[in-house]
Amino acid sequence: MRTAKRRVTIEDVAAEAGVSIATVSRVMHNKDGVAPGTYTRVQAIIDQLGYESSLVARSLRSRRTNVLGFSVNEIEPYSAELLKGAARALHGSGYELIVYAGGHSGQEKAGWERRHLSRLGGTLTDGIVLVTPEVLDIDVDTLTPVVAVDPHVGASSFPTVASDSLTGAMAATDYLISLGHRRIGHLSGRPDLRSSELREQGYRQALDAAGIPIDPDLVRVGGYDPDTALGPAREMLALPDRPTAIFAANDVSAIQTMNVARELGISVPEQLSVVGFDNIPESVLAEPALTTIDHAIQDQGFEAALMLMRLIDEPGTGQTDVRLPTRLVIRQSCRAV
Amino acid sequence: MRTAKRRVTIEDVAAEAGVSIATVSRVMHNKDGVAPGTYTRVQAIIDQLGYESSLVARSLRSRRTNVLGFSVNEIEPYSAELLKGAARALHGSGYELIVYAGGHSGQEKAGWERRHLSRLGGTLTDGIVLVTPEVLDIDVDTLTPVVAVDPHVGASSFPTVASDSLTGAMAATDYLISLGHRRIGHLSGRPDLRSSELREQGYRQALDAAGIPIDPDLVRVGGYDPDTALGPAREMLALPDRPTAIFAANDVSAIQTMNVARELGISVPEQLSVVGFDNIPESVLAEPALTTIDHAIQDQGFEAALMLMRLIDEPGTGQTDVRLPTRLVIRQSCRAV
DNA sequence: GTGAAAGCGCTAACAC
DNA sequence: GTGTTAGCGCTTTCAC
Repeated sequence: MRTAKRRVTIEDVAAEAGVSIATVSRVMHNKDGVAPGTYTRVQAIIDQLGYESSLVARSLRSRRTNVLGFSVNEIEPYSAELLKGAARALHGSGYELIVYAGGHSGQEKAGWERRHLSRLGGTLTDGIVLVTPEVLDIDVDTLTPVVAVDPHVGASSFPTVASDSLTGAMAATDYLISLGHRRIGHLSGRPDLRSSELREQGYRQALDAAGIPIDPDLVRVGGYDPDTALGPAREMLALPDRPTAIFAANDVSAIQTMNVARELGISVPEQLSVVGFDNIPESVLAEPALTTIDHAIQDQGFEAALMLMRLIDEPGTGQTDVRLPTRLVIRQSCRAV
Repeated sequence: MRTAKRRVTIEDVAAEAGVSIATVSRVMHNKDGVAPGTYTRVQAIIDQLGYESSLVARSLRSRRTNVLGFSVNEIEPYSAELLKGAARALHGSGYELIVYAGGHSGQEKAGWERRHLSRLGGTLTDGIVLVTPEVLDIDVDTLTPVVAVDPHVGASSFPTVASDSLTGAMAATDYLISLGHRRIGHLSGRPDLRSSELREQGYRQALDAAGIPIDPDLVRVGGYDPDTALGPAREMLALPDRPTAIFAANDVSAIQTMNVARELGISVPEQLSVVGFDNIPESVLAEPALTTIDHAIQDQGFEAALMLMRLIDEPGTGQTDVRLPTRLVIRQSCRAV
């Protein structure tokens, strides 16, 4: 009967059962080579003391932990969605999930991906899903299996999961064209990110294909952020010959566009059609007049977790990049004015 | 120049710099007692090799890790909301966040709280936020600081954070009464959970106070779950003298109620007012006719993280239980019929 | 100022 | 069958 304020260790169990720690370890892992009598006795003590092996100690010693790591810079709506999807994938797989969210801001922010990978890699988790839009110039060989989600920039050395930005953007623009719109604006994302580039490219290709010339006034950098999107959205809607439809590179800039429209007394969708890429349910559902390119964020998390488990089980599996299909979601139809 | 497929360890740095691992450790932690020249040289090697100390090894050796643990049974909308709130609290605090989601189902499910606590407690994290609606008969003394969120059952030995179910339920019922309703039904939660009990109690108290007798036919166990709520919701709405308003113990049963109403051709809110407790944005936003008792789930996560940090810094702080206020959210007004 | 060495709690050889 | 022991990568006395 311990009373000390320490966690109960394998040694406590061993002492109590009158065996060595090795035997306790064997019992814990159902290894054979333990006499039935001993097994029962040790198991009883384990139950009685409520002993659980320390994940930390165990993972330091042995390669396998049966834990999948999720490394995110911060927990925000996007990563939270990914996590829900990943949780679905892990259900019944025998793996547990550890999410590591480093509180990085400012200077420290740069290179958090590498930091996380170093701090977790090789121990604690059997593999890591890395959620980052940034460049990935990390030496892959030295570390655990890694799957990158949403790597907006460049070609990474890891297998990746992302949505098909190009096709999605084309679908969005095609839809607006099909409604009869001709003056279609685009509020783009961050120019340094690949996803933004692809979405703008999809927009341009769709217009080209329809034979609609592109008005440079109608393509502005929104920056993926509510604050940076506000100005460009205002400029576009204040144009003498303002667009009748806008395709925004993500949901927050789409919502910001609608706010500006409201501000200017332009009604959506009657006088302005807005389509946004991305789909954080809580932000998008709040605007029923918004048409969206559903990004299937949860599916990205699901797919990434699945891919990682495969990678752990068969390390041979080569580089795979998955681009998940997008889906156009119309809730209030918005004919051209 | 290493080429092996191992993570770079403190030993690699020491060898490269021609010092002992102790010195490297000192440099890592900005401890003094290191000659400036040595310091610079070692730091250079650290940067060059991209060395980061292993969280696992470190936490095994030393008490403090500057990591807060979040232990959840599964990542679903509710816990995801909590996490977002917690992330907000950790912002700029110097703490990082580790979420541990054990994939528990069936038999294993029982007692996962204890398992998690044992596996993480004392190592890896400096404290744990435990998210569970179940009973907490865990010996608190042996473990790390713990804050329990949403402990629906009984009095726990930990400080807890939850929303004020009683007051919220009264507000919901009062609101319906103020609309002129007299036949107000209640779809309750799981009878074994304290939150459910409190919400029903709030409902009863509000009716009592208004001098409205309680019709036993109008109080049914919904079980907090879409599947279990379906039947009771149908029964209530199929009653010859059906209620004109329903207070549901959580959002999913509220939404299920609306589905049943739709099925029976009863329009909400014109012919039936529905108020639901809880507030998972994505489920609730999808039903603009639903009035809700906003639960402030993110705030619960925020508060729990804050409380835990305080507990870590001043272990003396005694038992504190926080009940967060709720808020009535009306989006489409629903007068009594 | 720096290094050697003792563990943290555990697993996996290897002995007996 | 069971125990002994050598580490996993790190922090931290304690010598020098």
